[in-house]
Amino acid sequence: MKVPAKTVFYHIERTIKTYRKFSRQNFLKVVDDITVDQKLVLQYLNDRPELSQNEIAELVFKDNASLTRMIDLLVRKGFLDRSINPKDRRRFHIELTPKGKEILEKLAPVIAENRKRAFAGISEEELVQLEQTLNKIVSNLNKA
Amino acid sequence: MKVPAKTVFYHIERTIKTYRKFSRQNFLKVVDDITVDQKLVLQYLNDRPELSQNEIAELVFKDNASLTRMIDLLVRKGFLDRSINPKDRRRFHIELTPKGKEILEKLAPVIAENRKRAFAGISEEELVQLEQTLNKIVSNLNKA
DNA sequence: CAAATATAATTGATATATCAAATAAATAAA
DNA sequence: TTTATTTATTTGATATATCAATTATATTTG
Repeated sequence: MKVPAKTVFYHIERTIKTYRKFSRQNFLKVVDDITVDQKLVLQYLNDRPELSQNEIAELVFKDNASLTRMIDLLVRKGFLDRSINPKDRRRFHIELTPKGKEILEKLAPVIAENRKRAFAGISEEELVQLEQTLNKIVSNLNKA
Repeated sequence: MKVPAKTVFYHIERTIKTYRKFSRQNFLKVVDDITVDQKLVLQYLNDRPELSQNEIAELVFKDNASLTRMIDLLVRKGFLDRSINPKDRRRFHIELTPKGKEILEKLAPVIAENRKRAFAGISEEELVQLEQTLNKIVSNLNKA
């Protein structure tokens, strides 16, 4: 029997790209001027304001440099406020503006609906299995 | 029981990013000056030279605009030749240079090894299951 | 404490992502 | 066959990805 191994990453890539496009379109029905990744960064900053930019970057699988620029933009757009952190002047204190919090509220039901749509007809066991297989792959790759 | 649904895309994203980084590093041991995506485009152009840029773009989940720029760069780097296609002057005839073919040959064993590493200890059934679940998600999302 | 080292974030350069608009050539319709 | 429409690709603008180098502040060492 043939192993479909050569195309597994193709399927993973396709899934993530399809979901991004789907999310983006649904976001646009409710708000404009925000991307899926920007929303994710806002969400982390909202839920865990103690995180440094580097820590957030790691959580969203981005480079520090990218995070710096995303945060710049989110500040320019009025979603975030950035001020000096007196405890450690290398870091910043970053928090959501009311506009930032508002957009998260507007998007919350959209995200929930997106996930519901994505996983319709897929059992919990199947999702757990998916996650476990992905974790195996990641841990294989991290075994230097 | 808790559904881990809220983090499934996190895991998918993490897997693809981890694999990209892993591949990039292994590519660099053998060749330089080529990225994972550039290699993928070269591979398609090599295997199916009749494909248009738009068709390739779709296969690699990229925008036409991105493909144009990637191909420009691959031509500049000497991996591709681009000439006018007399059958349809809107399209181009694109083919690999000897240098382009050579780099694919050098990378072939690296790709094979990457996949072997990624899927070590994962059964065929499990990979088939992974693919099926991902396909369900994609088809859910495409159901307008 | 002063010097060396480490950490957090930024900047620069180049490539890619995304969307909209523009070209150019091919095909269909009047 | 002229006009309208479609198709293939490119270009422009802005944002993000990646890597290397830099800046500023903290921490560790001698």
